[in-house]
Amino acid sequence: MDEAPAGLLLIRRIQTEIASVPRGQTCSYGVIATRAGAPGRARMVGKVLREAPAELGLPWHRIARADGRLAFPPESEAWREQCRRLRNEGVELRQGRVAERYRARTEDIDALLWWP
DNA sequence: GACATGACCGATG
DNA sequence: CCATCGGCCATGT
Repeated sequence: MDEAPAGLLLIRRIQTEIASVPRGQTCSYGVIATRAGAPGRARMVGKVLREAPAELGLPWHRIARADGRLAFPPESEAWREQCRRLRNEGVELRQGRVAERYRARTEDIDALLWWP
């Protein structure tokens, strides 16, 4: 029988949420998961990012851990690239952490920074 | 089916 | 700040 699209649908929603993070802002895996309708499933967001085809052009660099640290090993190539892209958008990094004001902490800040 | 491993997270000591 | 733990769940051995 046909595969249940439940999983695919969630992947689509997660990709959509990631794509909606505005330039100059970052969002955590957990918040993305919650906004995609899957609270508690932050790891799924990591998986989606890892497997997302580059053609989608997702702003993967705008996703960081809840505490502001990047998910890649410090000083690794990917880590450096993410830092570079973030700084390029004006996001400040301090001690390898995204400064507070550039993190979307709560789940209900839509009206503030998202869809204008 | 058990067990380990992730681009994770929050609570607790 | 650090360490541990349970929660989450797709994937691979």
